[in-house]
Formats: sequence, C-alpha cells, structure tokens
Amino acid sequence: MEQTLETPDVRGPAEAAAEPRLLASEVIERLRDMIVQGELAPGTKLNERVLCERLRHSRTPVREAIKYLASEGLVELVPNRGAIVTPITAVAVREMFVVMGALEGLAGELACANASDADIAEIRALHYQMLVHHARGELAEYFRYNQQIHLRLVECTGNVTLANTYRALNGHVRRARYMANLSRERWDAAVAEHEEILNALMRRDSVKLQALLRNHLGNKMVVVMEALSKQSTEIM
Amino acid sequence: MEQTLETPDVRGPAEAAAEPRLLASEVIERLRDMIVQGELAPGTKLNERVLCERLRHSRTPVREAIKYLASEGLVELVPNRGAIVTPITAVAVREMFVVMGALEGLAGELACANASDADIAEIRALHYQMLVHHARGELAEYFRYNQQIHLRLVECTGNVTLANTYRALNGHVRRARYMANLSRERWDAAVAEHEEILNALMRRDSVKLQALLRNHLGNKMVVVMEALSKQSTEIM
DNA sequence: ATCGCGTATTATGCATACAAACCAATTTCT
DNA sequence: AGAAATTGGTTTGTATGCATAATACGCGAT
Repeated sequence: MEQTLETPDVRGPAEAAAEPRLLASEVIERLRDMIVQGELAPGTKLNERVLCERLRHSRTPVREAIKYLASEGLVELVPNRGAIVTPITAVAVREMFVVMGALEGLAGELACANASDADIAEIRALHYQMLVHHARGELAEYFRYNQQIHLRLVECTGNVTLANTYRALNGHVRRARYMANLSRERWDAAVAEHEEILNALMRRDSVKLQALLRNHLGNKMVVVMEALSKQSTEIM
Repeated sequence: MEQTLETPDVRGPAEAAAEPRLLASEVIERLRDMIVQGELAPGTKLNERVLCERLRHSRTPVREAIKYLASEGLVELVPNRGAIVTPITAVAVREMFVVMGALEGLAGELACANASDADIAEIRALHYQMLVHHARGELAEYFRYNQQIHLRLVECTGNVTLANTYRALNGHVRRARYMANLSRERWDAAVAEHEEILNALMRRDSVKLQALLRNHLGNKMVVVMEALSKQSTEIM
C-alpha cells in the first residue's frame, strides 16, 4: 500500500521489528496457542493493553479473539473486569477425560466402520514415527505424534462434529502439562497400548478397539491427575 | 462451552416498557436466541448495521457477539465478507445426533450413579408437567418440557463439561424445526418412551436407561431427518 | 438482450476516542 | 487507630472514524 503525503501511514501500534503483522483471524489462533502451550498460565489475567503489544494489533481484534476463546472455554469473561485464562482444576480435567472417553469410544466404533485403508495407513505411519521418538527418548516429539494419532483417529471417522468436539476438549486437557511426569515404565506401557490399538484398528475390530481406547485413556487420566495433584492442588 | 457470563441484570424499574437497552453480555444471549429460535434463518447473512439496529448497540459489541457464536458454531465467519448463520445440512445434523447419542448414553450411566433423589424427583415433576401438555395437545409446551427433561438429565450427572457440550449440540439441532412434523403416533410413542426412561432412572438401572435413551434418540433422529428432507433438501 | 468491464456504493476490518467501572492509596471522620 | 470516603490512575466497555475489500450498478460492445 503506497502512502501519500497526506496519509502518514497510521497503522497500528508498533510494527517496529520485522515480526510480520498477523492476519486478523490469526490473532485467535495465536492467542489460543499462547494459552494451550502454557505461555499464558491458567488463571492469568488477560490485560488487553499487554496482549495488544504482544500480538501487534489494536484492542478490537484482540477483544474479538478473547470472546471467541471464551466460547471455547479457554478463557473466562468476568463482567467489567476483563478475562482470565481458565484455571485448571482437577475436577474439570477429570470431567473432560470422562467425556473424551465416551467420544473416543464412539470414534473407535466409527473408525472401524468408516475409515479408508489410506486413513489407517497414515495412522500406521504416524505410529512408527512415534516409535522412533520413543526409542530416542524424545518425549516432546513422541508426544506430538501421540496427539496426532489420537486426532487422526477421531478425524477418520468422517464425523466432523465429533472431531471438533474432541479437539476442543483435548486442547483444554493439554494445558495440564503432565508430559514431564511420564515415568519410563508408564511411557513404555503407553507405547505397548498404542501397538495394540493400531492392531485392533487394522483388523477393524470395533469391540476390542473400544476397550483398548477406554483403558488407554483411563491410564492417561491417572498420569494427568497425579501430575495435577503434585502441582498446586488448587487452581493452577 | 463453559462461560462465566453471569449477568447481574440490575435494571432499574424504569426501563420495563421502552425496549430496555441490552446489557452487553446479553447481546450474545439475544443473538443466540434469534438464531436458535429461527428468527434468523440458517444461511442468512448477518449484516452488522442491521443487527446493530435490532440489538440497539454499536458494532463493537455486536461483532464480539458474532465471534463468540462463531466459536460455538452457530455462525460461520467468512473472511472479508462477514458472517452467516450456519446452514443446516442433513449431514451435520446426523453427525450431531450420533455424538449426542454417545453423550446421552454417558449421561444415563452417570445419572444413575450420581443423581440425588431430589434431582430425580425434579425430573419426575417435569415429566408429569410434560404429560399435561401432551394430553392437551399443546405441542410447543410439550416440547419445552421435553427439552428440559433431557437437559436436566445431563445436568444431574454432576459433570458440567458433559452438560455444556450436550447443550451446545442441542442448540444446533433445535434449529431444525422438526417439531411441527411430529405425527400423533410418533408423539404418543415418544411419551411412552419417556415413561420408560423415567422408570429406569428411578430404579437407577444404568444399562436399561442407556438402551432406552439410545433408542429414543434414534427415533428422534428419524423424525428430524424426515423433516429435513421435506424442507429444502439443500442447505436450509 | 447478454456479457464485460469500470466505477460508485456499501460493508467489513481495524484503530482510536470517549465514557464508565474498578483499584489503590491517601485522607478524613469517628 | 480504624473505618469510611475521596481521588488519581488504570482498565474495561462502547461508539465512531477511516481504509480496504466486496458488491452492485450502469454503460458500451458484441
């Protein structure tokens, strides 16, 4: 955009550094990431002015992003007092696991019925990639592929609503950074469970798959709840 | 999902008559109602200027409400082109019913385990109130109590996440105004099913309750899908 | 009459200005 | 001294202005 003499290019705050300006809708994505990644800890008050600086936008799009994420449950709106990052409570996390259990069970059933061979092949590929990182002891990378597998499983059901609902809950739970608390034994066991899950999926054994998924998620919940209780017992 | 929008609603006695100005957070509620009630039909373009007039607010809070509801899935954001009320497609509705089926099943299980006797008593009261309207042939009133019962069931599980997730999906599905298409036979059958559901809940018979709920929801889906296909086959 | 194309109008996206609510610290009154 | 009130500064909530992208319109050509 070429600026004339009269318009001294009144663009938003800063743009001092390179840091390319975010597209509007990217403000939502970026803010969500900041929350899910833990860059903004649970309970943190969202000061609009500060956020504007970090996201390099004016208040209007930032406030809109906050509203969007409030609906998603990642932030809580407090009338006349702005918003805070939704605190993580043990109760809420347990609730989410229970709901995710029902959704994963459904996903297993639908995946056996509807997934294409290509879908399953891709999950298989992700599985082996995950094994690579397990072998190397790369927890963060392992975790990323682990997440991918679970997401692909719900996606390949063909039920978009199911996938979206699952993804939203998963985003919440991920904020509890239980990853670090994974013992070697539990890690190895989780990998073994994934091996079985993959096999059941490849055989399209719906009943078995559902049982495995339920068990796997139950174990995961135990790890998370332990991690939560070791951190502050209260609101995080 | 879980919003902390507590609106104090401290309006003076003065503004009873003259179309009281909406509190800010009420803009969201009002707009949601307009969509769920069908006042804004699926597919409708949301013109900000027009909405501002109807909601008696400036663009900023209205836009924030739109973003909030976009996250809920009730409106779709189209970059540089504003927003439209999310169209209802047969595919999406069927997907939602499948997910709601899993959630209601879970709710039945949890309700049998966790509901207080008072919770069950209240559902029972709602049930009889529903019967009153069925006897009188008052479909709209019947339907309201019907909804209440299903909502109370998921609420009395004690799992807030479950209730919120269910409520969101339910709001979407309600936009398909299948109510009018309920035949007398189906109506009577639905009431009979509710009778059985109530009995299973009172006996806290988890297995039976889950089966009944699943069956009931399946029948409901058939009605809705028929209604959908009778309306425009395409996007509504 | 229909299709293309350039211009006018409108709507959206973003930034900012203004008003009301909130918070904190000091001051005043009991 | 302690409680209540006051006041300055900060933050949120709402309204409005400006720039750009999208749409609608009208004219000319085929």
